[in-house]
Amino acid sequence: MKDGPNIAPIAALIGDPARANILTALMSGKALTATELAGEAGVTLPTASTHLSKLVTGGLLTKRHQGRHKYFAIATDQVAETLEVLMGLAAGTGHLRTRTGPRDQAMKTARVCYDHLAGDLGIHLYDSLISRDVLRDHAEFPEITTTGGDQLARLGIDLEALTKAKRPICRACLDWSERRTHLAGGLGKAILDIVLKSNWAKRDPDSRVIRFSDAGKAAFLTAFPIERNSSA
Amino acid sequence: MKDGPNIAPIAALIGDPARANILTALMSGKALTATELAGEAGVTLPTASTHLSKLVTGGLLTKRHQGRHKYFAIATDQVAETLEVLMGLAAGTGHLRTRTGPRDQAMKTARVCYDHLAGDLGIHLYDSLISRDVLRDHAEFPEITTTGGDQLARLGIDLEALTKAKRPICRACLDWSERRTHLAGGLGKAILDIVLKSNWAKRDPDSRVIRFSDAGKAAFLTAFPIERNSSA
DNA sequence: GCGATGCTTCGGCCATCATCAAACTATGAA
DNA sequence: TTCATAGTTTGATGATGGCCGAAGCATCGC
Repeated sequence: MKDGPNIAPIAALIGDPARANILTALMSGKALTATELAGEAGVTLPTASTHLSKLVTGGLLTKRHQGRHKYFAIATDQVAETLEVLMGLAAGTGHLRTRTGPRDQAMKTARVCYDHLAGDLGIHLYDSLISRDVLRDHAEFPEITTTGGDQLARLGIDLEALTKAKRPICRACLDWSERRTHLAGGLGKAILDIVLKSNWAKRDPDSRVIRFSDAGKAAFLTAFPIERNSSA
Repeated sequence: MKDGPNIAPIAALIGDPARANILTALMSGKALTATELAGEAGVTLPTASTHLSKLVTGGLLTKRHQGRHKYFAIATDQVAETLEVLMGLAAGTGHLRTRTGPRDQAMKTARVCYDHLAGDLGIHLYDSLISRDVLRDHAEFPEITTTGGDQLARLGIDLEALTKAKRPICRACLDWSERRTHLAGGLGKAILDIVLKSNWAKRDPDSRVIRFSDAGKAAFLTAFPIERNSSA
């Protein structure tokens, strides 16, 4: 009768407003302390602490000790992916937190999705890599072509190091704002790192928004053009 | 501060055990009555009724009147997709409902994911269509090639009718058992219909399992071979 | 009309769980 | 050591919400 995974405990874990706020805040990809997360969630420290321990034992978060601070972060890519899909569904059924405003517009243009680039520019990046045959679409996990590997190396990406890591290098991730694919996984993070290191854009400290300067956006579009001459 | 969609209400809706059971039962793709769902959820009819009305107002289910029966079904592909991803996460964090047994083995081999084929054979189908260039991977929404359209027509699939429907024809859907892609959307449903109509397989009435006969499985593999001569 | 079936609503009971204040532990700094 | 900051645990409170029985509608068949 009962078959397949049991989704209720996980969903219930995410379903509490305070915990949902904590998880949403951690979708910024940054690890945050219990005190910071209490502020994000709008509850006192003790309350946040119990929530955090539940999220950790539930496998959604990891805890890292650093002196007297304890940093919490999203546990796995799979958790981040699930949250993103839930955001898509929430957006689709009209459960938006705020009315559209300038912040939302910036979110739509460029934001972090856990640790990689999402939004319009994230989609552009993905389309560029596909159109230039750097990546080849292969179901949920795109593959890097041999010529693509060279191009990525020229950008300063150490593919060998990425290969060694246990997380997938490439993963397709679906935008809640656009319902289109952008690039997640180790490569997605590596490229976002380049964007930030090149000062093309800065992370908004209070949100998941990524703010490109005009010059930075131009440089980004030049580095990742879309080539239309490749055969469909 | 608060940005992006609000996932808490949706997750809370899914997070109740009775409601999760209802949703999981409806992942069979079949529309079920309130009484049937009460049995699936293990609660009395009044309790199920309140749950169902919450799920409908929450946008997760649709209600269809048919005489004095009321049939409930998953509202959209997006809802089905979200549930599937949640199942993947639940499986990954060890929240399995049952220990692996014969039923689970059958589920792994072939099952319905909402209204299309999932499991090992679902993945095989997808790989076959890609390898034979019937479909071309295009992010989350694969495209049917022109030659592929002819081949599908030869199987008796009315692509024009599918095109008219509002739902996407092709959608990539991720398996919780395999973490690989299979085919969802209108085409996925159409092919499953053919499999059932050809008596290659039957649906288990009590679960999401699809049971292939030996001959049926052979016919299925013949109809959807994997060609290895196409260049990677 | 009548009864029967399928579902919804109402009322009240009960358990769970989120919440916070206060006490406690642990780490770091002076 | 002593104080301060970060976090956890405890205990009590309160509210939300699931649950069921009983009553109320609605639809079908006769």
